Formats: sequence, structure tokens, C-alpha cells
Amino acid sequence: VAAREAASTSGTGAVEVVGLLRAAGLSPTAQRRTVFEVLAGYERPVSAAEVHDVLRGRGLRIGLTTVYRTLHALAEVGLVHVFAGEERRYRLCLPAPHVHLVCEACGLVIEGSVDAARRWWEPARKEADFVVNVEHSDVYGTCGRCLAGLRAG
Amino acid sequence: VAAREAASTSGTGAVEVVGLLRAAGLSPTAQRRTVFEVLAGYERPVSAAEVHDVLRGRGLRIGLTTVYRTLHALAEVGLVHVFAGEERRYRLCLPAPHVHLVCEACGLVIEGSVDAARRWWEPARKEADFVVNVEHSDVYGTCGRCLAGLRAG
DNA sequence: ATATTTGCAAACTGTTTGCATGTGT
DNA sequence: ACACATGCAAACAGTTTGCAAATAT
Repeated sequence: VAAREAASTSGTGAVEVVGLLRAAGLSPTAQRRTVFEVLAGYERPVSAAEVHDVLRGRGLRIGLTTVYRTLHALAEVGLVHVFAGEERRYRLCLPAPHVHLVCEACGLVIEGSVDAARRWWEPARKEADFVVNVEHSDVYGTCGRCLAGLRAG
Repeated sequence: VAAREAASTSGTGAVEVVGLLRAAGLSPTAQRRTVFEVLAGYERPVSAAEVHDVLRGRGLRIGLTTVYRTLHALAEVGLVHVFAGEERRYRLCLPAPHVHLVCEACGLVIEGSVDAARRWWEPARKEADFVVNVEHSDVYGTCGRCLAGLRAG
């Protein structure tokens, strides 16, 4: 969320993005900054093609290859999380460890505390003799907002 | 597991495989039966290419296309579970709902009880206002056998 | 006989790589 | 100048589809 705020629409966002990229060992080129900013504009994971389309739509000249390379670089330093699926999707996240709760209805990703998740899965150790890797286990379900919507609508 | 037993090496396996395929609305051709039997021989999810290679290795004439089509058909009736990743992998499973616990060390998949899993994730409802879809949330970690091995070796 | 299943080749999708060009410092 | 970043085109891997030949009922 720190990363997301860094790119928020407020005027100072841009300079923080530059700082984050620098800290990640990446020179803050226009392409990298805008890829980052597009990600920051979404609550849900987006595909490389989506990022590319958005940027081309804005008139920026950027290759799909560069989008992929930037995404990889950001993932490597822990600034984005990669969601496996038919098509890979990417989303900014905290550099600190956390669980991902993914809403199947609206795509929203909640970053939950690792401690809480560890507690959830503690019983699995005895019940199934299995120790869960919290950071690798994305959890799918429905977020509160969508539940409310489903009940109402 | 019922499905796995049906294809076990005991002599009577074959007839049960035929029954399962029939029940699934698939005519039990040689290709389909052998795809099923290959799956039954693994504790871990295997890729379409792996299944294909094994069967070709046995001398059976079968196209990769047929492997894919059979895998899809079995998945559709709930006899196999598809694991997302760089490459998709397939594994026989119970037709009844369950959670999948996937060992990242050895690939073993444990089919856990939905009730237990629901209990694990009950706290998530209050803590994060999120209701988990147990069947869609594959859990990654380390199985007891591998934990023991890691401690020992 | 008729509908279904199969294999091959070709298409397709998402992703990665080689390399020459361009850019920043 | 120099290392690094970029774009394009081509390669690539996994998967899907069109279609004619083979098979099952």
C-alpha cells in the first residue's frame, strides 16, 4: 500500500515512484515510471497486455517487451506480486511478507497479515501433518463489499 | 482416492476405470483408459506432455491432442483437478468437494476435508471481512514426510 | 450406417530472447 | 564515450482447432 500511495494522483507521487525504483536498483526511466503508475491505478491484478494497452492508449511509445521486463524487475524486488492463471496478472504490493486474499467477484486483492494467516493454518499441521507456506498460498473467495452487493442485488 | 484405487495395479482396476468413464458420459476407449491409468500412477499433478510421453513410451499410439481432450473431459466431470502454474498440471481427485494441500518439496497433493478448511478460514471473515472459497484455494507448503526429511537430511 | 473419437498439421496465446538502435549520464 | 534501456521481429512453449481418416456401437 505504501507503494500504491507513492503513485497516487496527488502531485508528489511521481517523486516517490522515482525513489522506489532507485531503491530497487532500477533507473527511473519514463517507461518504468508509467508502468508503475498504471499498476498503482488498479486494485486488481492486471495483465502485461492491459498495462501495455493503457500506456499506448495514452500515447506513450512503449514495447510490450519493456512492460514484461519492468514487471519482472519489480517482482524480483518484491514490489509486485504475480498471480498465476491462464494469463499472468500483476499487482503492486508491500515489500513485507503478507497473504493475498483475492475476491473472485471484483478482483480486489486484500493484503492480510502473515501472523493472522499463520494462525488460520496452524490447525493444518496437526490435522493433515502439513505446514503452510503463507506467502505462496493465495486465497480465493469473496470480499465483504461484494457479499453485501450479492445479498442486496 | 476412490478414483485412484479404481486404477490401482490390482487386476480388477481396469473394469472400474471403464465404469467411471461411462458414468462420466465418456465412452471408455483405450486412449481414455490409459490416460486415466497414468494419472492414477502419480501422487503429484502431472502435465499433459508427461502423460503423453509416458504413453508413447509404452508404445501406445496416442496424440497429444487426445491427451488434452481427455484431461478436459475428466476435469469437467470433477475427476481431475487442474493446477495452475507456468504449465498446467493434472491430478485425479475425488468428485466430492475438498481442499488441496500441495507439497512444494515433493509435489504430493493431500485432499483435505472441506469442513476442516472452513474452520481454518472462519476467522478471515471477521479479521478481513472475506469469505473463502475453499475449493478454489489450493494451499502450498510442506508435507510431514518432507519436513521430517529436511530435519534429518 | 451413423455418430463419435482420433491424429496430424496448423493456428493461436502468452511470454521470452537476439540484436541493432536509442538514451541518459 | 559508455553502459544501460528500449523496440522490433523472431523464437518459443503450451494449448486449441479444423478436418479427414479411423473407430466404436
